[in-house]
Amino acid sequence: MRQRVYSILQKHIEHPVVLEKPKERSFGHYATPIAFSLAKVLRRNPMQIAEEIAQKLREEEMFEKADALKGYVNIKLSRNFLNDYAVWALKNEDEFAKGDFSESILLEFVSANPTGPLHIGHARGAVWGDVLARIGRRLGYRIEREYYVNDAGNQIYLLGLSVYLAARESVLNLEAEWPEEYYRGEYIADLAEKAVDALGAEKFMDEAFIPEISEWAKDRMLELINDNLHEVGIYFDHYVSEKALYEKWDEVFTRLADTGAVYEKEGKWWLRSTEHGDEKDRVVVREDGRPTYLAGDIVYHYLKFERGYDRYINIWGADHHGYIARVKAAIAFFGHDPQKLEIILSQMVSLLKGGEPYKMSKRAGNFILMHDIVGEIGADALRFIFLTKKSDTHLEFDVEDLKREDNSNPIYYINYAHARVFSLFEKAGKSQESVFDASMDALGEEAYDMLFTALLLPEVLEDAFESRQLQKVTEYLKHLAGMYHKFYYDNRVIGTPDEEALLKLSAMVALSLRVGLKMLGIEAAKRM
RNA sequence: GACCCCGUAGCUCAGCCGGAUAGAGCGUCGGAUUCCUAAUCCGAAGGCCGCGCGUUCGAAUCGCGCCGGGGUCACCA
Repeated sequence: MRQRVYSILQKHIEHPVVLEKPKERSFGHYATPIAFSLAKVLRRNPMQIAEEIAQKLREEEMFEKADALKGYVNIKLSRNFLNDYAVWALKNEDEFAKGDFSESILLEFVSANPTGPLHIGHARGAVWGDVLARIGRRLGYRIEREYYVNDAGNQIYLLGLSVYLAARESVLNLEAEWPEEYYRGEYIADLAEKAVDALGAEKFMDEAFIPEISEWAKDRMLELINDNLHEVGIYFDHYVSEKALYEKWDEVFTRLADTGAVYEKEGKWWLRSTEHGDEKDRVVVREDGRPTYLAGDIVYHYLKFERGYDRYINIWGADHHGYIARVKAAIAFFGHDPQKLEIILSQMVSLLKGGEPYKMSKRAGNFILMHDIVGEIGADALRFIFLTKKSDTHLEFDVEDLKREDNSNPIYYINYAHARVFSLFEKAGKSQESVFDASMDALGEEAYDMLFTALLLPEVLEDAFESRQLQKVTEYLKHLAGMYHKFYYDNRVIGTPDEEALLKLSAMVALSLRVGLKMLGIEAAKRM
């Protein structure tokens, strides 16, 4: 809708137009302050300019009204237009809110180390990435989801060591000398038990077997992580192993050396990342010849760009923000455009339970497990809460609030509105299809206002995706559900002369709620 | 010290590519049910938009400087 209004305005005004929401809906559906900026250029009174523009717009069929008010031009869409659009949407649910974007995007998210189950912080990035992908795909973007598996390095060894020691101590009753750093938590004990069964007790007699145990444990952890993700409906298209990337390291390193991107100092190899805006150069190869973690990321991003996507999006924990500059620097050294890589940061999550800080269980290794929270509030509520705020701001929420069954729980509130529509159709004994062509001419302003709001979904999704502000979708759904609840309270539907028209309107609202929720990975309730 | 995020109603937060009277939910107080789900709705109270300066017709929004809170500053991943 917005697009069409925009192009009509553009036709009449040879100037970039800003299109916005009017302060009050009674003013119209769209508004533009264009007269103010034109006034400057033309050195004329904005009120007059606004009036002239409004006059031209009045001739457009798509508009019912175009008024100049205090310099603003307010536009109201015609009922015919709204009705036609709604009928089309109702008959083409799968097409509604689709876009014609076609950029290919590689979206990397979660990428948690396979050394333990996912915790609540991971969950935020996971949900965020998943929903970004869902919306993007609806809009036409070709998005693939990728998980970068950090299966190399010290933390994997530590995982194996932890399992090795736990097995010795608790399963085999042998002595175990615990180092300062190791993984703890119930899952390690579980792993230890299973490891003895799977690998045989003899593997726990000699530290030389730890790498083998590590490898085995890492695979189990990846399974566990995937179970955690599947529980909330998140699936990946690709998994990329860090370990496998190091096979390409020599080749990539040679390339870097050839372009002068790295230099040797103090026996180590450094990336000249300061040349591309980093605050200092970074070590990529240690004195003993082992590449650093950054080396893996360099290879990874080198290969990513070789794969030829139009855009790359990474969702990282906010604690990685210092990492952005060096990775982008590496990309620049390969002659690629670092702008094609976009990093979305996912900030910390704090949990409350009944107003008190959520107790971290020792059992879980002093983390709040995603699995536990899903068990407590369900996948839908978990998804929803993460989507009510920008990803790069701290989020605090109380799990008790999300367990309540009233309007303090937004997911409940929205589902209830959706279910009410289905209940109406059931009570009326009619199918939704049977009212699609009913006339809505007799309906009043409020009804058309709600119809318009329901039809905003496509532009809400587009705006949310483009600005990477997914909370716009949850805000919208809450708003639309609220409108419907009020409408439902104010209007008797069944048995009135306008029954079919009101049912049709309800069906349209339900459609937007349903498609909107679907974009969030939530299935709308038809009955409650 | 540097960098990132945040500071808006008692609480949790929207609004922030400058625009019309600053919003929502919770909480508090008051009200609505002979009728399709009261799992809902309506109303009230509650605001130096952290502070200051600047930019301009216009600043919660942009810039600079403070103050306060959180995070990060690895040759760990």
